Amino acid sequence: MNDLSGGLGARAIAAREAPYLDILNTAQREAVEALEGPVLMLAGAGTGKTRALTTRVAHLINTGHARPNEILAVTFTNKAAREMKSRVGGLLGTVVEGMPWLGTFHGTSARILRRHAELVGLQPNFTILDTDDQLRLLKQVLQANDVDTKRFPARHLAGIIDRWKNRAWDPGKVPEAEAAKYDDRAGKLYADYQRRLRTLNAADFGDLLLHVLRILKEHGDVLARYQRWFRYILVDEYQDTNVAQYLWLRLLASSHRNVCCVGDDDQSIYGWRGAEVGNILRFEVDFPGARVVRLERNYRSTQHILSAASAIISNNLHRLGKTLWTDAGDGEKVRLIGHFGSDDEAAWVGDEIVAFQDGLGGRDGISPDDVAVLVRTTFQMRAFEDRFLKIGLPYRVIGGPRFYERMEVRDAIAYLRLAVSPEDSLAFERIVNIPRRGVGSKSVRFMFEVAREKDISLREAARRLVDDGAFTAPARRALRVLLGYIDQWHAQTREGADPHVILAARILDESGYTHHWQQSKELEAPGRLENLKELVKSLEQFENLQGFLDHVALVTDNEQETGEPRVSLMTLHAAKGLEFPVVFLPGWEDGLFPLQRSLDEGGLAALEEERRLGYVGITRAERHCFVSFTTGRFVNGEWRRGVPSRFIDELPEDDVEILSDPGLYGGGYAPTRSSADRSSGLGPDSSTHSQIDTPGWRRASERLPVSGRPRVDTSVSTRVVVVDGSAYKVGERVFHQKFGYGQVLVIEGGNIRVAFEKSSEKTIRADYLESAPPARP
DNA sequence: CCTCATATACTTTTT
DNA sequence: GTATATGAGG
Repeated sequence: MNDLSGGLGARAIAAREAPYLDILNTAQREAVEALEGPVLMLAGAGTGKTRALTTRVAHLINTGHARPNEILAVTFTNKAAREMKSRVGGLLGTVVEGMPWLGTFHGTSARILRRHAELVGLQPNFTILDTDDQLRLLKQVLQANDVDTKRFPARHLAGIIDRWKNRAWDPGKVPEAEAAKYDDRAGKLYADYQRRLRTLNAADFGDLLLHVLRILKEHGDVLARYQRWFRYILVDEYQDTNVAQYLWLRLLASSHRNVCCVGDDDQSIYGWRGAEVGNILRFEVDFPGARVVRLERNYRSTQHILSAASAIISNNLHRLGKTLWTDAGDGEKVRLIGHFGSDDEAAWVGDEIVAFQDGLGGRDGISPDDVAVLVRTTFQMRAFEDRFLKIGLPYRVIGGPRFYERMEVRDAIAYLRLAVSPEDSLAFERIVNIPRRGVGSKSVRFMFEVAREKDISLREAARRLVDDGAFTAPARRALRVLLGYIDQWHAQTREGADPHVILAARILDESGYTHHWQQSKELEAPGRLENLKELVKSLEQFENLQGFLDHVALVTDNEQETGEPRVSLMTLHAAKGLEFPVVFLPGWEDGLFPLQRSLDEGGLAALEEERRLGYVGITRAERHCFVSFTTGRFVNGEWRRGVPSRFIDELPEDDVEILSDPGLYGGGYAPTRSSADRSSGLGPDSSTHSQIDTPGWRRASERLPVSGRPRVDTSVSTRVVVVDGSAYKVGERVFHQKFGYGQVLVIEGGNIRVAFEKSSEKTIRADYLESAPPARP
């Protein structure tokens, strides 16, 4: 079994005193000390979940129940895994040489799969495809099936396949009722795609889990080994697990049932990605006799913030229910303010942050590090970035574009991938003509055809064609050289004669890639060379190229260099698990938050998920929480009016302080308050209170003219969609600004397929359409 | 074979 | 408004 130890030597740990237990509250302590048997820890926001979880790990090790490498701990994100690692280390005092089996579902799966790849028809050096590769491959599959990628985009197919994989459905195992929801070619395309993946010796994200699942199901001996090896299993964010992950866990835990799942149904925000809240709701059925521990004491936020969050979430019907409490005192109320556009909103947030920094308005000086701006969608970030840049406020975007996504880095990685797995056709395709080798699209297409026909890799196809004397002479010569190098590099990765860092540098040199940028006159060329250097240097942290490539494929978060304090800017999703003294929640407008698009897709369930997002947002705040909305904003270069979010209606008056002039809600005049006014205007304001007392938010927002936003009834009719009180029906005549008049063909949620009279058939979002009188004969 | 211009969609969230 | 994709022209 030593092959599972991840290089960690056996280590006998004698039971010692456990001082770390003393700082836990009763519930936490119960969850930590119940080491044997199934435990479900229902941990509300800010209730010390991570503390309980990490203490439990430390306790397992410290009491000699398990060695660090015998504990399987799975998290949802890399960030969480890192956090757990460092905190367990801190608790144990001694530096435990890591926990090899603490990681994300995907990372852990990849690790297991590398050991047993052959059982599912892969070689151990299989490539993990990132989203980009996946899309390119899907596009090829679509084209090979003569599907018009305009009408059936690769993204769409990716979404379907993803959904199916989340539920652990192999091709051919997709239930008919499910398959019927989509284009009837989807099933075959899925099967083709899987076939291609196998040919390419590649796995996508979903495959990592599914392949392991299949191995565990079909090979009892392998399953038994892992069951024996992983003596204790811990799962973080259990509410986020999908069916495939659930099955994966249940198999591994089924023998000893020493499984501890931690989660909060109120923070389930990944339903759209296949997460099944049902998993957490069903835990006691799956593991009879499970001990359920509720962590309800909140250590993070003050009372007003907690009450506001609780009030919002209480509108959800489907929840286990928890009552969070705190003795941190009332604190500040949640502040609510409206603006006239995203720029105003961003300007106001910027000013507030500066005021905080300077300790104005009776506030302590607060560092930008303590402030977060949490948005619903990424496009909202732009206004804030622009503004922060303008006023010189340092910020960091969490989850923004990543190092590994830069073009030159991806190119370089493609070369490394080819060295590790020469059959990686997607990598081959990427670099076959970079730097330019005179191999143009015509040659590439030729190779593709042969590869597909013979079901071989691109590199193999290229080799045969070169041998047969195909291509132009220069292309042939260049390809021969490239193919020779690939063989050579691959051999060298296996020999391991040179350290992988040296080898990588040589690959980039011999391929001519470094030279390509050295020669380039592009403005960014020096920067790109710099990035390549950084890339090679970062290889030092890994044991070998394979390890590095897995990391690149699986680790998508970018911890920014620390340094000067910065405001954090991120989506609500990215904020889960984080906390900040000051939190801004902009863009609370119906349509944006809750997001119309998700409502269109998911109806009432989606509305509840949006509400949970709001709950997550508010509960990130420790002391100051600001909610804001605008009366309109530019979307797609078009001005759109906005109505305060229905979630604003759900905020209890007692916990909210209104900073806006009442006029904003009636859609009337513009309040022109200077930023000085605003930052000092934190006290109660009688005129605004009368506003909320009498008409109420609901009526205020109902009064507002609603234009341009489809108010789709969530009971979801597919035949009628209502916009501004006007209904569209199939067959009706409509008007579009750009395409003119047309006839409604199909209605899919907020999208309408229209046959235009002077243009082609197009799917248009309902809010771009207007009703038109029937055409006169 | 590459660059430029035009058209078109696209804005949910991510391992 | 912006990013991407495709097609025409150099």
